[in-house]
Amino acid sequence: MERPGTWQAIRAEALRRMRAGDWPPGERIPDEAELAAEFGCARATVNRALRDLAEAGLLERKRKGGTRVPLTPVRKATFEIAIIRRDVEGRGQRHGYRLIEDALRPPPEAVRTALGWEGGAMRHVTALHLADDRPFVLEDRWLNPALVPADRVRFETVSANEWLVRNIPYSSGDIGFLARPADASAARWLGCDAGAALLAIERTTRSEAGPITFVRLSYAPGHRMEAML
Amino acid sequence: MERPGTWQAIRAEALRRMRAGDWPPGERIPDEAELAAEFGCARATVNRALRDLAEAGLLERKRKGGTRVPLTPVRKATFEIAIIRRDVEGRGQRHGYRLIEDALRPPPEAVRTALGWEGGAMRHVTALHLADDRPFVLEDRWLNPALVPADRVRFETVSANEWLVRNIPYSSGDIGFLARPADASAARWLGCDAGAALLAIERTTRSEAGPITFVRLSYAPGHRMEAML
DNA sequence: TGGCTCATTATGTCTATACTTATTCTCGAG
DNA sequence: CTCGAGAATAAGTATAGACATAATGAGCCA
Repeated sequence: MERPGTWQAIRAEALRRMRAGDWPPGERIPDEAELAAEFGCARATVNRALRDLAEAGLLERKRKGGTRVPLTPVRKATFEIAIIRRDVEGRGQRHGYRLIEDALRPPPEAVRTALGWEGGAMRHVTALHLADDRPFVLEDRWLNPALVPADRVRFETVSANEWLVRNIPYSSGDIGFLARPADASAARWLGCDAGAALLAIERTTRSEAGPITFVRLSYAPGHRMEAML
Repeated sequence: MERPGTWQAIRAEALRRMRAGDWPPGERIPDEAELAAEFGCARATVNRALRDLAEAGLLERKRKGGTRVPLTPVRKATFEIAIIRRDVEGRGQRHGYRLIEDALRPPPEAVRTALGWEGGAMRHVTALHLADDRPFVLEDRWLNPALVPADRVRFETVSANEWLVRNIPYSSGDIGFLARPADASAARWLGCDAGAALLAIERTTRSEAGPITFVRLSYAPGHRMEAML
């Protein structure tokens, strides 16, 4: 347990009151000044605790309106998105990598719209990541050839996944999860039947210099992503 | 843009320096006192900005060790987990609900282990959620009959999803994402072919009084969950 | 009634200061 | 040369006070 008077202790007590029904859903709770007086601490400490709960979706706070327990809380689940090699190694397995294709191709319409790509051909890189020699995830990536030219950046030994994180870090983008049936190519590389249900992550990455990449990571059947609540 | 001297402005400037390469991956950045002097603000303000970046996985901070830019940042993607009705309504569609089954059954082994269930039969509730009269998600739930007795709590009109959020809020649990092929039942209710790839969320919920529920939400084919980076 | 302004209010944020704590570094003993 | 005690360091946190800001609501005027 935390020592009393710390913001963690106040957060825990607030949570307890919500669970116990002292602060029922929909109700407004005492304001920061009152709670600070009750707990015998500074208002900033109460603010820290309640702000933390609000960020997790467990409280709703509005200036002047006060703080209330939401009727239907919108909880937040967070995934840790590491590079694939670290993901595999974090499971205590050996990471393997195999480049399948690296060629210039006209991107499909879905990729064009997702990235807002106006130009012609993009660099299409396909690769397989292995965990203890078994297929783990299929990486299907479209790269802006102006930002990642094929004659200067090679992906034979280092995956595009890893290269991008190291060299074009901290860019913005979207991320989405979906399920898709394995097509012939995915089935072949992942060693499953065509049509098998695959968990996939699609991500677009942009910088100020323009679109960087669209990638779809298709995990081998049975893969499960754990999130923290 | 933020006015200078605010913690958001400092966070933005720190991000800019990382992107620009002023603070390259692996490097240690100036400590809080130095940055506070540079930006002409209090150390607490710098702390707020850097703590925020660290929470997002964009910085690594250690006492005495200082703050450094991670070599391979572990970014965090967060999903908003709302109750299904709100999810549907948030898309501007009409939410529909239909109870399929509500019966006492011995739970399958996977459910027993996920919940740590020692007893016999559990309450098995299956229901379909609709968006504009089209199948949206199939809810397959196992409930602790001691905590949610069938003779007192009915799910004909209010989904278990919603009832639980309102009545047993703020409990702890795990959440995981996976892809699974539609079985005969799922195919029938979701109106898709058997074997179709479904995005599913599995969640276990526990309270101090014991396990509450295990639920698997299987989304209709094509569903995509967007996360925020 | 409708809409405008202005005071009120609770949260949001910043400051200066102090103390705490985890971690690293150093230096001396064995 | 290794190990362990203790010093040094940078982040973590708490505090009192102040001001900023976004809602709300009251009162006024048309």
